[in-house]
Amino acid sequence: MARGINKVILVGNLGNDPETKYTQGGMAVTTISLATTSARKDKDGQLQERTEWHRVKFFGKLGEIAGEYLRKGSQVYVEGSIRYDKFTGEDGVEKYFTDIVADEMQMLGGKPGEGGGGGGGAPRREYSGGGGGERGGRPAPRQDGAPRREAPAAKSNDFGTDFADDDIPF
Amino acid sequence: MARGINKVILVGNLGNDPETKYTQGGMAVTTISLATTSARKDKDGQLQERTEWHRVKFFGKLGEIAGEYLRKGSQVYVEGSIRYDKFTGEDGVEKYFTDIVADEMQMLGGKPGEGGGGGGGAPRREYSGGGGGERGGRPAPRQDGAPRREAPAAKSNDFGTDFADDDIPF
Amino acid sequence: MARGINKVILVGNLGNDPETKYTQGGMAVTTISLATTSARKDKDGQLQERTEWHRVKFFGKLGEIAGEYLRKGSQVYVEGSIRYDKFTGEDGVEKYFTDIVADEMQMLGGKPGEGGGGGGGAPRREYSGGGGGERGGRPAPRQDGAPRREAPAAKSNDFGTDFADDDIPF
Amino acid sequence: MARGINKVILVGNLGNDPETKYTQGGMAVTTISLATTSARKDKDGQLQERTEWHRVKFFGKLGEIAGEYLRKGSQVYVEGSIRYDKFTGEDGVEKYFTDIVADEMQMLGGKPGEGGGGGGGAPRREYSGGGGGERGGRPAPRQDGAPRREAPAAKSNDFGTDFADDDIPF
DNA sequence: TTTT
DNA sequence: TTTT
Repeated sequence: MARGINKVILVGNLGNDPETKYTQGGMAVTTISLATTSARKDKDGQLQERTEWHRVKFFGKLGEIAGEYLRKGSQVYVEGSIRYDKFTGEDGVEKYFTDIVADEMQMLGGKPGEGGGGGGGAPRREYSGGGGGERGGRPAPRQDGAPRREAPAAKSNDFGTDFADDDIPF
Repeated sequence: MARGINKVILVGNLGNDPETKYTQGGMAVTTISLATTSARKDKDGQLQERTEWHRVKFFGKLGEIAGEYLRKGSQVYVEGSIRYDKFTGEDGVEKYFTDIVADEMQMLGGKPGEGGGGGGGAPRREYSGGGGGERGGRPAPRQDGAPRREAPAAKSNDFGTDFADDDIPF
Repeated sequence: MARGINKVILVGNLGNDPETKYTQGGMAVTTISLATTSARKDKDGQLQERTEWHRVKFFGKLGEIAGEYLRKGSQVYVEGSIRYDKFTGEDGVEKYFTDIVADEMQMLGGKPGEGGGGGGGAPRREYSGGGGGERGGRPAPRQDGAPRREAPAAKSNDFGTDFADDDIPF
Repeated sequence: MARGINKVILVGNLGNDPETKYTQGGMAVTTISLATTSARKDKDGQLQERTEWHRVKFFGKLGEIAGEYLRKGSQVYVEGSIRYDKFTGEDGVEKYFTDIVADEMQMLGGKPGEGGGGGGGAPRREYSGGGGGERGGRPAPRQDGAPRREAPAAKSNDFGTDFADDDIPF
């Protein structure tokens, strides 16, 4: 059966708002771009920073939660596994993709009761967002342009249904 | 400074013998291909296996140890981080690579009384390795074509020297 | 809901055969004692080894698998979380226990061609285990006193039923 | 040498301000109490929350950073290992302690440039803290009662010097 | 108590 | 390409 461990743990910030698509079977597939920055000394003793941008995918219920609560700039803990995919484009050129398939997610920062209190108050962050999607008749949770007060945590155990559909990353 | 966590934990088996190269600065860079297999039920309830092949790189002293003790088929624990690289080939086409940069390694299996014997056969790789000591009277790792009995463990804190040199993955 | 991450990853060897009990509700609870040894240099530059003995608990189906396949000396990967418990003994003295509650397990080692052989030897534990099937014609895990050839991997998502019963660690 | 993996990853909030002591050799030893809360459904399908309080210790430079930047309520990522200790009290009773020995720490929340504006500004959280120590002539970093704007990250590779001294947990 |  |  299973053989081996393939585990990834990330803490980082989203570079953009999440993108949620739905498979034909109706399963949510949310993709985020997550930055982690590390610092090392190079050979000259200079501190070099390097940022990795991870493409993280959330499926099913976890995909819905991620799409609903995460935003550009959000700090998030993600646990999952690495998946390497190869596709041959119409031009015959092979393309390689590396995804982190999340099976646990937890928003960071923002203890409940904190930062928001009553209602209004200034948002702790601005979200000019660039997306503009916030204007329309979107699902409530992100309508106010502010992160949810309660940082949700979620696990995913419901992979598998029509997995094939969401296997195409472009 | 550093911001975020980028951590990978793998347990898998090598698909091939490790490959060790040396930078101009003399640092060992060992690359292995590590398989992790997972099983999920697909939409028909059928058990589907899927194997990921991770390209894992060990630098410095850890690279020497990995090159010396690991072999095709070895089971190993690896801890490290993900690194995404992009290179433009001579044909102008961009190529993407994903590496796991190891900073801890531990060989698995190899209970006492096990493993040895049988095997024999020619060693699959030479290890002139700069040292040359392999020919002399000291223990000659992997000279016998069998996995070492002693599973070594090692950490890496010595990145950085001429990092640029080993940054080219082809 | 959940808030925070409490994750433990262990690779170690069992100091003894596992012990399996059953709750009133019939859920298997298997406990193992798992050794991990680390080495550090002390202030005199001497290499000091130190072994931690982790008490790891497996519940439900995972408990059955762990009880069936693990043995004294087995090397195993365990993923889980830390749980601290306090009990007041009959003498009024408070006792503290720390458990690792496993939610994933994978046996390590056991390359093909390895392990088997020798055979013989008395089994070190009986597994009347409620099933009874071990005596019949089906594969009888651990009956031969040798570690199973197939290293199983298992996840646990079925906590919770009569959790209270197995909460007493003595 | 080393054999096995003993790794703990925690994300949680401090229940109190950190406590920093110094060994005879001058090494900082900072202890925090870190809460992680998980939720499971019990046998009646009711959501049960459970909080674990981890005693996390930071040594050396990491101990100084932790003592300086962490505060009651801070959210933090900690990576380390479990250490079990046993002491016999003057009354002859054995006492058991479980510590998480940190070797990496990263403050969460609070992106730089965020929440704080220029210098002063209102703290995002109140820290009545109970300690009162904030009033006195304390080291600068925590003098203002507000968390540092830049969440520091730090690793520890400098264990070992007079380790014996800090081995007494009371 | 394991393992190397 | 490994392993079970």
